Amino acid sequence: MESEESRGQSATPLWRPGRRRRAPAYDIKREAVIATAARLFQEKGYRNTTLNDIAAALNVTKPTIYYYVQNKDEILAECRARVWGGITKVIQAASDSRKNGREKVELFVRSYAEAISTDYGKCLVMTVRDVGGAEAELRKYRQGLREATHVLRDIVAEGIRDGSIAPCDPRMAAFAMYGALNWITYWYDPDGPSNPSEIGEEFVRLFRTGLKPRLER
Amino acid sequence: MESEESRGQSATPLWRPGRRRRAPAYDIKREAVIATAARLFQEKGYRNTTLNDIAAALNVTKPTIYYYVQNKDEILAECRARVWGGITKVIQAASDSRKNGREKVELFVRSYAEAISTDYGKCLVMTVRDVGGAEAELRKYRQGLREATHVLRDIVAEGIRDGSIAPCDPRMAAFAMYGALNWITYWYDPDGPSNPSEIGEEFVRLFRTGLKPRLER
DNA sequence: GGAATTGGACCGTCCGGTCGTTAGAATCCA
DNA sequence: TGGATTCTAACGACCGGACGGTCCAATTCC
Repeated sequence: MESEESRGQSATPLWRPGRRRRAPAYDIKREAVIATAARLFQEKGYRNTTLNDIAAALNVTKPTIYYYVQNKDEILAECRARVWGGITKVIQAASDSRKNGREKVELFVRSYAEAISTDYGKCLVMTVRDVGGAEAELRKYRQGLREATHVLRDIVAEGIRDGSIAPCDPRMAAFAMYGALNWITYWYDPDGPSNPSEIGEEFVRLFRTGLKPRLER
Repeated sequence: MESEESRGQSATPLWRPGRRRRAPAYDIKREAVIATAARLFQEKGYRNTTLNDIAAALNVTKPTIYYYVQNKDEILAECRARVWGGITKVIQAASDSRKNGREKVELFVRSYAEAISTDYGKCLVMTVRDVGGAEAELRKYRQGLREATHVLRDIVAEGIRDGSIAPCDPRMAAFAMYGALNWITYWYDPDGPSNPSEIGEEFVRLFRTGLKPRLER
């Protein structure tokens, strides 16, 4: 199989390159497989969701899944990749922007809240703790989340230096905010009363001024 | 076999009942099984930890585990029960105390941080999301955590009424703080630089006054 | 008509759980 | 006191079911 493919790519193409061999619905169907799997993973966990579950939810049988995907791990990898793109953008945007530290933090909070509030986000947070998928992949995402916390910590520290944030332990502040954000995946319900942007906004307010009433005017 | 036993129980007991031979190490060993399992569950997840893993960590074989425990689910149940006691005490203490709303919140944060920072705590948080153990048990603890959030929300609302907390959305504030607390289980390392009580203290400070510098004196 | 799709049946493995057995310590009794 | 008895604690081997994954034939559709 491997040699066939590489031969096809190099000298005498067994299959003409430009010739579309798959129906246009292929990509859509593949996407449906991944989206459905993400929903189930997020509801029941990776290990507790069988390929038959996914197939049943799509009204097909297991071999059909395998027509669109190599194996179960690949499905999870796709789910994670989908949310990870959003998260790296959040990190980039927050750290590159020309703002003071506190504004960067608030941008981070707002946009992370939106990025994580999806089935893919729930899926990532869930499977990064409990094992899921290949070991190397898992480590990559664990490392990724850790780096996200570090970025948050660093922009908190920046805010302390530039005076926009009151002196505190940047590491703890980052952990607290990051935890609040990731925990959204445990309770957020798309059909519930508040949407991700409102959640982010309310979190920003809390982290900015705290619970205690301010006397200042 | 049955008739022998019933005969033995009724008229002339062939074996005196109640004559329990002592097994002093039994309880200790059972505890070791549960503690070891908790450590492994917390590291690798419930489903990803096999009974052979637990046995190997104790230098015994699988049937030995079954000498101390009915089945795998029971181990998880024991782990959860061990942390749940602490959590209910936190809830009780926080809501019953004669303090204003904000002080109650701060008590909750401090003591919850300590209660959750154990292998058992990590185990609970981990397995309450992904499935683990009997379905009914799982629902019970999910419900329990939800109630904990509600208590937190209610004492925030109380604080708003008594003026110790600035007006805000109590539900969101509760979710944020509760998330920060539960997320401790994702990153806390007993060998790390800060202990649970310091973590709780720093969280309290953040939630009380927020990041923004206060001008008031 | 041939490639794109799909399903029925099947395989191998892993894992929770069980069975029968046993070494040896503790206890009992002649 | 020493042999017979009984119980603890542990193990090796095995079972059955679930689940990821595969084969191949059937079917559908451009």
